[in-house]
Amino acid sequence: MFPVVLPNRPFREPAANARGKLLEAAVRLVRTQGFAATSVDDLCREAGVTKGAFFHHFPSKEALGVAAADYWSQSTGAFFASAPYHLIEDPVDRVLAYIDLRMALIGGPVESFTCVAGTMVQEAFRTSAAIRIACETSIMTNAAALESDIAAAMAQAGVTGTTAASLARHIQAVIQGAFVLAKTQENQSCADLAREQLGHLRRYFTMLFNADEKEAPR
Amino acid sequence: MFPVVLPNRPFREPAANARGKLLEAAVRLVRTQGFAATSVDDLCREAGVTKGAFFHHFPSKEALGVAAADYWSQSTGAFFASAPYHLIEDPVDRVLAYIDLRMALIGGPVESFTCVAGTMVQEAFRTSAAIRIACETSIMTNAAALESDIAAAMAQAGVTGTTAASLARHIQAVIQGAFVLAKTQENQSCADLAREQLGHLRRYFTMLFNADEKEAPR
DNA sequence: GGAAACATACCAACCGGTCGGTATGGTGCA
DNA sequence: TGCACCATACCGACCGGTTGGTATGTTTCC
Repeated sequence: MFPVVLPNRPFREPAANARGKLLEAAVRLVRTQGFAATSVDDLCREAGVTKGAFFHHFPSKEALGVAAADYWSQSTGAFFASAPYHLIEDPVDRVLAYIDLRMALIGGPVESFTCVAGTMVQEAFRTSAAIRIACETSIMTNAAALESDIAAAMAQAGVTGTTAASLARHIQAVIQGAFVLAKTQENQSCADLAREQLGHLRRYFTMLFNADEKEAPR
Repeated sequence: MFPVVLPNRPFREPAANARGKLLEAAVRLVRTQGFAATSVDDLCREAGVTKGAFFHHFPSKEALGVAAADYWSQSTGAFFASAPYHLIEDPVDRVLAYIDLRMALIGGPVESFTCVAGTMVQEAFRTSAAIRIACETSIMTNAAALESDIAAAMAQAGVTGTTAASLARHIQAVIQGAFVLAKTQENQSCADLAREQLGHLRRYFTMLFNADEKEAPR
């Protein structure tokens, strides 16, 4: 149905300059260790650059965190914006296809499919307002991109009692929760547990959007 | 319906000895700063004990993390086990009442209602297997405590296509995801956003358990 | 040549953890 | 009763290494 999307395969081109290498290193290290446990030296080593390069491009470690969240937001946003599921005509199917796509992206080691923003905001929400806001923007922008499809699906199915924005946020919440639960597992089970959660999300949406069909012929 | 459960009010007695004080300090600091960003000195200052006391009771910071997860698991487990919602006869209502209770516990600053295990596992899943397992136990034990109620509700409503264990895990996933999203918000909105997610979870369960009534008279 | 893009060397503060020592209270025995 | 003995609880100075960050080159490219 879709071109195969390999999980764990980064969909970003290798960065040439130090700034890009540091952002890529930040994505990898934050995903595996978290932000606080990742030192500037770690980042430089992983990126293959020196500390001078780091502080040339970023005034502080916190600024790197903000930039990493923005970088993450932009690259994932572009990926989902260009995903072919948008071509599906029926809005309900389109929303479900988004969930299926998120499910297909889950695989391999847990740090290969988890979310940088979700990981970072857990640690930094109180210590760094800048990072918190950058993560908020990342997650909420991701949610907002789904609103129009969800609104169309709701209108078609006659769903009431909630809003498209709220449902879009819930998708993000379930995804983030799936990642947290996945991190409690040993290697092999991570992806299964995460996919299970998206399965329930899919079922919720299926029931919501089919409520019309089930209740109409009474 | 229930005796009022004040959110943000710890339901644990103040600890007398250094060990207990350190565990309480760990709960507070890990919730607000995360595990890695919390130093041993921070913990000692917050607990009002010295470093000597710390390493008398815990062989390492990692061991404190494990103990904190166990402590968290035990105290929350006891709280939910003794909650009066268990008295409700109808199993479907009982499951929904658990969700309502979780919803009622959300309020005040975000670090007063979030989960220690969920926060800690995000940072430590790769760096410390011991902490990862302690957090897994905490979350999965919490989930397992719901299984019998959910199984009874499923049997009564004739729900198929999933298992009680899977649904119990999903409750935990949505709660964890709600916490992550809440942390992206400024003070006032945190609780609202978290409650919104539990609202969707409640709707999912309501639809699941009423599926019987809707589909039977065809 | 001059600014941007890096590299090297270095710093003070802080990190987790160690260590010698003390205060206290229980136990066994004369 | 009283005292030697000892385990537990706790103290705070201290250690080597690491931290985020800086100051000062050197190279690269327009």
